[in-house]
Amino acid sequence: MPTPQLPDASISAVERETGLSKDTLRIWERRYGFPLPLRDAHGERLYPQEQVHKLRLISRLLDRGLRPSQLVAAPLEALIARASSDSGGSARAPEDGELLDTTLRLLAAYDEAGLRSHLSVALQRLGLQRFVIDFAARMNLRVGEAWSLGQLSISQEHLYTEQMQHQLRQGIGATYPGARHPGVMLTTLPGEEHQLGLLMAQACLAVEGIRCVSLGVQTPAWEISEAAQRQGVEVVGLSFSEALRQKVALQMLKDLRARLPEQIEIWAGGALWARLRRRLPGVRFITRLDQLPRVIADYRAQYDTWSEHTG
Amino acid sequence: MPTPQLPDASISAVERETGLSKDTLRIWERRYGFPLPLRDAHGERLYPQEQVHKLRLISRLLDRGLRPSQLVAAPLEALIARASSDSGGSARAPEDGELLDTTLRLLAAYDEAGLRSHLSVALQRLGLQRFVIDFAARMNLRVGEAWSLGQLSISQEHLYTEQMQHQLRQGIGATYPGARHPGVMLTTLPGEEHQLGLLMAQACLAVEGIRCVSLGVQTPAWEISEAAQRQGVEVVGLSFSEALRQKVALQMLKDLRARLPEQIEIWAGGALWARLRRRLPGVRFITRLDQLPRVIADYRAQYDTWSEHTG
DNA sequence: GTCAATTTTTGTCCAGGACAAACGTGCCCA
DNA sequence: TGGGCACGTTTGTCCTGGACAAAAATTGAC
Repeated sequence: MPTPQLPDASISAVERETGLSKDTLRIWERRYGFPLPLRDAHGERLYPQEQVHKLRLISRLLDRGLRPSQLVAAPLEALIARASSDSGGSARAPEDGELLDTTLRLLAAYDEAGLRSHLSVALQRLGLQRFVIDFAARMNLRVGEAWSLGQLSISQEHLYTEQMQHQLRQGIGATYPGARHPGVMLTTLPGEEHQLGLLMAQACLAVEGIRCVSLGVQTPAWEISEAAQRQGVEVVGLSFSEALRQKVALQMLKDLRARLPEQIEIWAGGALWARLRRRLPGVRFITRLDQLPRVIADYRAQYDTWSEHTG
Repeated sequence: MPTPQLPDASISAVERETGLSKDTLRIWERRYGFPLPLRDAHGERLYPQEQVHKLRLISRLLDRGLRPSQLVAAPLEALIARASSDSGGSARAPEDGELLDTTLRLLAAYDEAGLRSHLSVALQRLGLQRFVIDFAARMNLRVGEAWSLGQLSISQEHLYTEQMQHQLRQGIGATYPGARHPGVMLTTLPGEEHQLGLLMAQACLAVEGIRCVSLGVQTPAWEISEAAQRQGVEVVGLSFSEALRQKVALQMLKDLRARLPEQIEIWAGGALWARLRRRLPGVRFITRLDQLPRVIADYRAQYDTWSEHTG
């Protein structure tokens, strides 16, 4: 990969790129001797790209539940071995991946027009629900994988995101606005700027005929709480990508839970929660979109029972 | 509003909610004597909601360019006065704003369904070009104004953005992919996360029949450069909202200009440039979308002359 | 008025100490 | 086998207070 030479990064740049706090970076240096950044003329840390890269890798492995002591001091090769053994190890059959492969090929070739028409055809052929659950969800994984392997550049990933977003909105726009229960407000918490997960959820809700209000990304907790109450929704749906740290996300979820009235449920979606250990009272975790219909059915069963008794 | 009684917030919680870094919070306390949090049994800061609220207000005012020294030490009432007085001053004529007023009214009422249908009707009636130039552009201003006057909440602004984005994408999706010159690649630079300007530009380009590739928001300069050359576009279009600092933006523009081959033009759009003094060689500034057709015509005239002589 | 130089303001960085919450381990008991 | 409890270890966040660079405001010269 002919990457142009990037300058060394400041500590706040590294914090932004890896999600590791400045404090953490400094204390690792003190305790484990890594990262060991250069210093500028003024004694401030300058992290070479090589170290940033390793930190990114470590950060990802941490999210899988590995301990820092085993990672931070380890040589790069050991980390790569771990990274690939752990996730790629789940030897998946190539499955019916023709749609996926074609998409990836168009993307690799920077073929924007081809991509647009390909996705559009896929949407028409599969219908919105299967487009989202069977295709888009898997495609996101493939693209993320290809990116982390260096097979796709950032701009290609952006191109993909943009086109996919376009198709999803086309699909959602074509559905008739629903009115069924539960009324859902969709958004993401501050720091989570990925729209795709949100749109995929919105599509799944739309095909269920649900009344669904999306606020887009990054709504502060107190705003979510106020808006949910004023709109009279029954569920607040939040999307989380793996870019966010689970710990941070949990903290924000707890905070939101404390602000919302009890009778409003929180549905927290995204692959981020796949490795979650603890539960959180009053929050429903949805790790895969294909679980959504089940969750909705559960809610409706409960709601119907409730309204039978009281209405 | 029956807000549940919230516990005092830790410093990291305040950082999350106000966007002010821990360092900033601590140094304000040292310098200005505010915020002055309680301490828990272990000496750690605990911010009462009242202080958090004031910090949020300060944070907003800072974004408008006010200085911390005048805000942090000031009493709450003075801040509130400032917040309301500062922006409302530019008493402008109401102009032919029926569409605008209705939109604002629906937004104020949190009427999502009404908003959706209203915008959709407006798009159908005006057509994509006039929808963007005559309506969306003005509406954005109105919404921003209403927000800064405290008439709209963040969540209402999000609701507006989301719905508008939806309509724009519907409109763009309905246009036939163009192939006319110049080929344009659209994106924003890192730090600029507003999509709406980008989509409005994309719509204007689409109705001109232009081949237009959007990479979405926040593409690093080196990626833009590489992608532009691989895609063979003739123009890189960038959108800038007023959220970005002009100085920072200019610096990034210069950097991008240095990376791009000379024959690829840069078109920099957005209200941010309205107060620009200096010019930047090789960069065309477009402060209002209605100038875009003219710029395109200029380019084509130039291009045609050029291709007559060489082709 | 415009531009450059200077002063003030302001946020980020640093070091190194402290500690609580999370985590792992070993043990007991059902 | 598995669930609960006590114990040591790991780990991230918080603390203080000093320093300084970048940004903004001010001054001064032309």
